Parts: sequence; C-alpha cells; structure tokens
Amino acid sequence: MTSPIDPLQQLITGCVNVHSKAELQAKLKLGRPLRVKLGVDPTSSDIHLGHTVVFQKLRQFQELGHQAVLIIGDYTTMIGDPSGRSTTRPHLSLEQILENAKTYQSQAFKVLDPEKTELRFNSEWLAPMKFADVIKLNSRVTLQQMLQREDFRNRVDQGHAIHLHELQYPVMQGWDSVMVQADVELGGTDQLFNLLVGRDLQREEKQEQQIVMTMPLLVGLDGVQKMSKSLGNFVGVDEAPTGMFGKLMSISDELMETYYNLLLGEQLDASLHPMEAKKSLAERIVARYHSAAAAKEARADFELRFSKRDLESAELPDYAPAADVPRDMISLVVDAFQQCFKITKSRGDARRLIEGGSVMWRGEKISDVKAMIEVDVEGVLKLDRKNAVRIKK
RNA sequence: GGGUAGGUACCGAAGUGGCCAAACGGGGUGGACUGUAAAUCCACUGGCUUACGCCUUCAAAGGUUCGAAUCCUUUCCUGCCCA
Repeated sequence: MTSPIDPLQQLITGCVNVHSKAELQAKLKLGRPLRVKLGVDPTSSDIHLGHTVVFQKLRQFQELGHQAVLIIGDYTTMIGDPSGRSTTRPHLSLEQILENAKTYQSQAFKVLDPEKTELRFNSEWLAPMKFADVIKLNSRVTLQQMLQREDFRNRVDQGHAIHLHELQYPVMQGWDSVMVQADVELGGTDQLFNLLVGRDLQREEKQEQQIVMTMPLLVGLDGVQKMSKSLGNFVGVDEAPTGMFGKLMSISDELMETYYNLLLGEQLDASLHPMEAKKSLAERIVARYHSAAAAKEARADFELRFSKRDLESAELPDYAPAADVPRDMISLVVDAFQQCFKITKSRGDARRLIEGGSVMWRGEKISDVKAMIEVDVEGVLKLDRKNAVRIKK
C-alpha cells in the first residue's frame, strides 16, 4: 500500500501527541528502518478493537519499511499498569500471564506483519535485575512527576490507596525502551507519562531519545469508558463474525462517528441513515478480522434475526436436551445456555427470563415457569435477546 | 510507631441486637417502544425450591445471645492526622 502522500504526514495523522514532530522528521530522513516499539501487557486473554487503534499505527510504520518491536509485558504485568486506573490492578499468576501472552501474539498478528515484527518479552531483561539496579532507575523519577499524573492525583484526592509497586511501572516500561533501543514508541494517550519516562532513561543512558506518539483511546460499547475486557465493553478481534457484528450494531449513534475515525480512519458519511452507516461499519470490521464473505453472512444473519425477527430461518446452534423426556422450562433454559453457549445461568436467572417474557418456543411467548415442552418436536427456542437454539429431533 | 475514621451485594452508599437477602442510587438483565441507537416507562437483580420455606452472604476467625451486618476478642486490610 504505497501512498503518494508524505510519510510524515501519514504517520502523524490520528495521533494526539507527537514528541516531537521535528525529531520524527529527522529520523525518517536517516533512511534506515526505525525501531518502533509497542508494549502490551497480557492482562487478559484477548486483544480487542481498542488495542487495534495503536496496532494499526504500528502496521502503518511497517508498511513504510520500519521495524516493529512488539514487547509482551510478561514481567510488567505482574506489577500492573496503574495508568488510568482508579484502583490497584489485581495480581495475575505467572501461568495466567503466559497463557494470555500466547493468545496475544497470535491475535496481534491479525493486524501486524509478522515478517517485520521483533517479538520480545520484557522479563528477558527485567527479571535478572538486582535491587541496586532498580534503585538506580528509581532515582531518575521524582514523586512530584508522578503526582502530576491525573490518575494518581484522583486517587490521592479520593482517598484511594496507591501502592508503591505501582510507581515502578513507568520506570520498567521506560527501561524497556532503553533495552530495545527504540526510535519511536507508540501508545494510548493514557501512556504519555510512561512513554516520556522512556525518553528520560534513554538520555541518561546516552541513547538517542525515542519519539513518543500517542493515539486516542477507543471508547467501549457503553459509550462512556475506554474499551477494556474487564469492563466488558469490548469487541475482541477473535470473536465470531455474528457476535462481532451484533456488538457493533449495539453502539450508540454518537459513538459511531468515533469508531469510523479510529477504526476505519474515515469520516462518517452524515447523509447515510445511522443504521445503514452502522451496518456498513460492522460489516467492514468483521471483514477485516474474518473475510468479506463472513461479513456479508453476518450482516444477513443479523437482518434475519433482529430486523425481520425470523428466527426460524436463522442459523442457530442445535440443542439436544440430555434427557429424552419432556423438560420444564427452567431446566431447559439453564441447560441450553450451558450446552450451546457455555454461559452459566442460575435457575433463578432462567426463571427471571421466563417470567420477564423473554423465552419463546416456536414463536410463542412462554411465561409459565413450570411449562413443559415436547422436545421430540422440532422448533426454535428463544432464550434471551441474543441467544436462541434449535431443538432437533 | 501514636492518634483517629473505616472495610456492607457488580460499584457507590444506608443500616449499629429481631420487622435484614439487607433501604437508596448507579450499573446490569428482561419487557414495552424501536433502528439490538438514543430517550422514556415497567419488572427483575445471592443460591435452591411449584410453594410454605430452606441455605450461604455484610473483611477473616472465634465468642456472647433464644437471636448478630449490628455487641465482645483476636487477626488482616485501607484513608486521614502526627512522628
């Protein structure tokens, strides 16, 4: 994807901060591939669309011939990045971290070019450090600098605890930059401080300072908080096409514009009906992580299920109740969620769904908790808004 | 280390011996309305039970009591002030 436009312009497009543009320009003129660092902490098992905003920027660097240095923060994850947090991150076990790191890698390469990516784990250099080394690093950052950060300030003001180990995080991340000799480091806007520490440490080590570039944070599906797995407002890059499509359709119209900007790098066409625009957005994103064909199918499936409400023709998972006798609704619902979606519902949850009028059998609402249905008849059992199964026999 | 205020369900926050599975708000889920949008309205929101009810929960462990989120003891954790 060679572009006739100026590489500098192309690279800074979409960035919130660039420290500094002049330095970037100078580095680009060197004519050598730049080492562009991006660190991710495997705090959960999935990469979501929020991550991809900055991943795509890294991809852009790759396409211009630069070297991506992807750092999996296996060591830093044990500390937990306090950036943007109002509480201390919970601790993860090493096994969990390594497990997550595995899926992170494969998912990251849905956006990045593996050929031009150097993959590093920061335990490589952080784990062997001695206490004295750590102290030396700490002497380069002041408490006042830390307290200038909004996230820490808020926690101080609200009387929430800040643990000392959380203050180590920026230093560790900065040291990563020294160790991989980064020319550029990318991150979300909440990373600005951490990225700048990298510059300080590099200067101390007589290295060239990295250029720091930050990208906007993607707001999650709730339209309020940043996208994150722990908040449950995310779309994972590994999600099935229909799920991905559906989640994207649930965003608010206001949010759609942001998604167009950050995920597609375009302006929203205001002349389109919002729903059409949203479908187009969803289709294109599904196509990106799956295929054009899968996206088309997901769209068709969505329209069938939610616009036409034709569950009969939709593709649904098959459900086979374990027992061959007729079953009461509660058991059926619980069992179906468990079997087909691996979602655990309590019997209370199931009862509430039924009493709330959500459960339908062969197109008819069932509100009697005790109702039994004949499972040797074929039909569609709708469980809740998103889930339905087909009973075959 | 000293003083002091606290730790309640997903979050915030009431409750200070029985009427407490625990007010209220937010969030979440379901329904109506729709475009799986927004706004609005209604219901639900620990587990098991058709139900009477039973069980687990108010930082942790013990104890007092017919009865404890509430009282006592010890432990763990946090804020603030002082050093």
